[in-house]
Amino acid sequence: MGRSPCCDKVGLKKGPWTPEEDQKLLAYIEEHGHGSWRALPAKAGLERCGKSCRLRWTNYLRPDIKRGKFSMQEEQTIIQLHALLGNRWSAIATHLPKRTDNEIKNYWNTHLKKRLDKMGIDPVTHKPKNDAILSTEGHSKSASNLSHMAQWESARLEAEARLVRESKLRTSHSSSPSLQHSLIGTSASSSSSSAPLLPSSTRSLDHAWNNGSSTSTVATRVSESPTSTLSENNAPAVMTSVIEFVGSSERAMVKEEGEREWNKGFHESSTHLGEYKDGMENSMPFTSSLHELTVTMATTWGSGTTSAHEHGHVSEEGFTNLLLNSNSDHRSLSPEGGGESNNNCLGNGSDGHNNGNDNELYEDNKIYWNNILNLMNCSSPSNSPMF
DNA sequence: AAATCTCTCAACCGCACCTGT
DNA sequence: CACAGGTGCGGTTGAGAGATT
Repeated sequence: MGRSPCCDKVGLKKGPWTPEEDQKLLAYIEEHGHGSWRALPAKAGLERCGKSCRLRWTNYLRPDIKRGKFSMQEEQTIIQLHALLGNRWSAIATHLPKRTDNEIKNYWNTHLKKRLDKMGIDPVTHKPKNDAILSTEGHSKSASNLSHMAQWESARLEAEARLVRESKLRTSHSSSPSLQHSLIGTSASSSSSSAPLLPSSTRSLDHAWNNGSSTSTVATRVSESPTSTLSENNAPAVMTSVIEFVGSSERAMVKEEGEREWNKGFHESSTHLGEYKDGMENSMPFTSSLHELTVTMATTWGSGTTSAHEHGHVSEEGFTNLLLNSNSDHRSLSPEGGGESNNNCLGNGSDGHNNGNDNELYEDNKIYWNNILNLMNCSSPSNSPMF
């Protein structure tokens, strides 16, 4: 028994919007807010279905949309977040101000995916294609650990994305009285008071973190989600650092000028990462939610809970140490130090099961995650009330 | 100059989730 | 608790623009 269509399709116009239609829609929303999308077309005098109106508004007419070419910074953001989140375009979009999920999705499909592919990086897993077998066999343990991190982080980001969406709505609510009606219609239902906004999934997540159990609601929720791209088997974020790989021109065989620029951008980004790292050490505790996340993760994973990490370093070192440890490998966080440096262990937590490749992998992963951390701290919408 | 191919991106579709009743 | 309506999300499509032959 299928759902009834969102609107009666008979007689409704489809296809490209005309300037007149845009004008009608804009005028109506500016004056009344969108309210119920389903009811909007009739009220606005449009022969469109509500869904079409919503799409036109969110992807094109909204005043806070930035159009045009993506900057290198934005490209990096997309790639790194894609590595972490998979095809969760809306979540990715929350970290790219003024870009729509549709635009990001299109840009990924038409540009970035091809570019990565061309460079020998699997755009799905974000790892070098020829490393596939290696990582599935040789690094299964570490992959499993980091995959778990990816799941948690993914869940957190998903929740944060909701927060961002809703807080954006609330912001524009207060700044744009004309949109009041619509905003009430869309967000008030989930935030009925002035208390910190905690969408259901966020609450679950919060609960999960606090419980310190990997079998929490959120973990279940995330892994069960049919749309989740971060299952144990395919979590892309666990893979070898894209940055390191991209930096290796011998392997990547980058020829095009644009790609060289791109690589340069990555390198610069890594340099900034080093600065960021230093800054962090000098100014701890920093206030980002990511930091809070890592602290929580450290508490969770380092406390000997049942978190299924009896194997590997994470449970011994904690995520915080993995990412932020400022021991002697500090220099390895600089681009030069990178993944190919001195096989110094991540720490004393080494259980002796590692070989040099493991260490390299961890270095790579550390840089990768640090870069994402950096990214999130720069672009994260904010003092998330998450934790 | 015309035909064909390739690329881009706005828009559509269907499914899943959320919320109110 | 179950159901139904509304909304959001991600995958896909197709028209138009630009590039190539």
